Amino acid sequence: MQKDIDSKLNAKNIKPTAMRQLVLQVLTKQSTAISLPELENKFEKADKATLYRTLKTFEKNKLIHSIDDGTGSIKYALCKDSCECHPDDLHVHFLCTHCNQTYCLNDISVPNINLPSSFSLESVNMVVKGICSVCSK
Amino acid sequence: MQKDIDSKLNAKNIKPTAMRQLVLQVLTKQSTAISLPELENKFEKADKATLYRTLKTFEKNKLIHSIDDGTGSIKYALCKDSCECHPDDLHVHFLCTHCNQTYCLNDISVPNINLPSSFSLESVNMVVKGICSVCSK
DNA sequence: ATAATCTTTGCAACCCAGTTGCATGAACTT
DNA sequence: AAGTTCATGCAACTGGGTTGCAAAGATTAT
Repeated sequence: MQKDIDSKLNAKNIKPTAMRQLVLQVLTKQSTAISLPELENKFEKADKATLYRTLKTFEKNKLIHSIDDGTGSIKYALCKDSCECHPDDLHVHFLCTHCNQTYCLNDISVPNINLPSSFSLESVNMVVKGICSVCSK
Repeated sequence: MQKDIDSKLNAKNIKPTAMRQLVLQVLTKQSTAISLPELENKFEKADKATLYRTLKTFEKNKLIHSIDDGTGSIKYALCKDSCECHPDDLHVHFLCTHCNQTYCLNDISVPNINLPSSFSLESVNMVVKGICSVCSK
């Protein structure tokens, strides 16, 4: 368990400090993406700036990816092991307008778009809004 | 010209005040989407709150639609006359990472997504990032 | 082991887009 | 003309994100 955490960090060349272990633990437990303010609430006492920088480090090293779901706060979720965050790796995200949870639809990759000529593509953000399976019961 | 502005406002049941005429004029001239701070800069002296509420009114009455392109400020662009902002009306947006302009790709509608069972769809936000035709010259 | 260096953390302060309360002013109703 | 409704302008606040800086911890060289 703890070993898993450390090896994941090592695999992405991130020094396994106590803080980072804790944050990764939280992220691993999560089934949905989490925002910085939400992450803050998971800890009794934790510094926003430290958590912020931890997430940034994770993102830079492609351990997590960020999702702008339009709620006003950026959310983060673990990348798949193989993920390089290239356009080909991109999947669709789903925001439930009822519970405000954001899901990675890992199995649904972002469809191809034929851009007008002389527009070049770097990345795509695709967020579907609706009601999730939990809330639609 | 001025007649056009007023009839557009009337068509969407928006009382044509001086402020609203001015804002709609700016929006009409724009070929790309514009944010509240950007809109502010188009005027010598204008109140942020008033512009904010003007945009909200326009949006509520489906004269404009909002785009969250991930830059941190929401942008607004005119709707097509027939637009009802339903999922079927949705088009792809393009953010140029060089000039920071956001384009409505009106001709490119958002592709259909097959959501997992018991997920329901309300709307979709799809933003493609890359280099626009102006900047790629 | 000790000193020098680099990295991480914690606190505070700041930035900025968005938003709201409230009082004034304009337009419309009776 | 008085009363009502709606729009505007100012100020203040919120909240997420971000940065500066100094202390604490880890790493490397001496």
